[in-house]
Amino acid sequence: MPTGTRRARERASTRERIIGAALHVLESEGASALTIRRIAADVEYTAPVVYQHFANKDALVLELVAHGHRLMMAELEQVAEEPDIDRRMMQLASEYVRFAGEHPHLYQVMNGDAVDAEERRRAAAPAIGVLKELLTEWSDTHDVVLADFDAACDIIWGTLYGLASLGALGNERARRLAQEALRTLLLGWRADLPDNA
Amino acid sequence: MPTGTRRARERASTRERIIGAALHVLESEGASALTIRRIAADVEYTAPVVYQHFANKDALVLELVAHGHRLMMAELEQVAEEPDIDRRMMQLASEYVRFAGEHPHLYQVMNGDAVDAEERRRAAAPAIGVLKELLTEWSDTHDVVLADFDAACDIIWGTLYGLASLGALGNERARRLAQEALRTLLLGWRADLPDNA
DNA sequence: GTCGATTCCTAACGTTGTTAAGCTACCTGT
DNA sequence: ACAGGTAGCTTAACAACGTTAGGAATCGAC
Repeated sequence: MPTGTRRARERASTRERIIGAALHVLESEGASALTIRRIAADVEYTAPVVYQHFANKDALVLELVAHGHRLMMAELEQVAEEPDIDRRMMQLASEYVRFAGEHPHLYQVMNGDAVDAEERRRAAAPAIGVLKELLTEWSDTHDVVLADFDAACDIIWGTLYGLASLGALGNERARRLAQEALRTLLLGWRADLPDNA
Repeated sequence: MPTGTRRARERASTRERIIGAALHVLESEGASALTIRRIAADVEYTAPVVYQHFANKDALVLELVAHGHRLMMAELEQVAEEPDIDRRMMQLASEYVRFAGEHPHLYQVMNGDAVDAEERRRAAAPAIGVLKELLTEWSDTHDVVLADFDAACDIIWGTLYGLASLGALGNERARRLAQEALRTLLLGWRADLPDNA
């Protein structure tokens, strides 16, 4: 049945077009403009068609969140080109905040309360993985043994998130702050070799 | 005209009751339950009455945000009892995160996108002021000259915000992480006396 | 060619924020 | 004490939202 596969292709295609339209609306006009009817209109359909591809709006938004994380991952992995681990750390901070600044609405949805905390953490897992690799290499390189590796990861992740979210201070400044924060944290951990509670 | 003042008193009273009801709904059932009709019903009125006291829902929410910040300020100022500045810093981190954990919905609204970034920063100004005082005293005590005081403040503030928002990790853990993060940041700045870009 | 399934649209429901119109009671001036 | 204006409150409604039901049309298979 060759036609069966074509229908399936078309179905998948409109599904992708819906996601693409939603992404475009979100990035260009913000979350308040992201309505089912608006998305449907942008792909030249009516609202109910969207529900043939997604159970509800949250499911569609979840797809946008996943897309956003893939996008961020791609940018974060770019830092692998830098050979120096310390500079790579600084670039990670910079790129993370840059992403938040260049995709403010998408970033907001990725970290907002539209999706619950657990699924958000699952979506962010790959990006956190990148951080974990870097931090492992960093501690190896500098012969630093973190008292609690996961805690250090979460602290860095939380710090980057916090500073990126304080977007009101402007993206360039936020980038500098994130770098300074990460630099200081790492410096603190290096100076902390003796004891620790 | 004694009655005029009574009417004014009644007006102010119902205004406060509306805020109180809104706060109760928000804290007990979350932002999605915070509807005008629901608030009005809780003070035994109908929806349009709310609009005689607030221009729109955002204005009412803004009042809740202000209330939340006053509440947080009150808890943050409690740390003044601790004489040791380092311990006071740790308590600040702990109390900040505790507040976020004890008033999750209120905290969310205080830092969410319901109110724009500038007004949010204005509302948070007093709390940031507390941090500034503490950081000033800390740097004086330890003879540390921060290369950029405001940057250090924003970094701490952003870090606390980020870790408090990662509430998925449980409040006690988030508190420990916030303390560890702040401790490490301060340690890093102390170890950073020489040069700095 | 006919039957069945898929696809799409129109229409509608319930809920949201918000506004307009009207009723009722009180407050005030004479 | 009574008439008149005003303040407070309600009902009704609007537009827009997410979401669902039902029917029309189109397409594929025998």
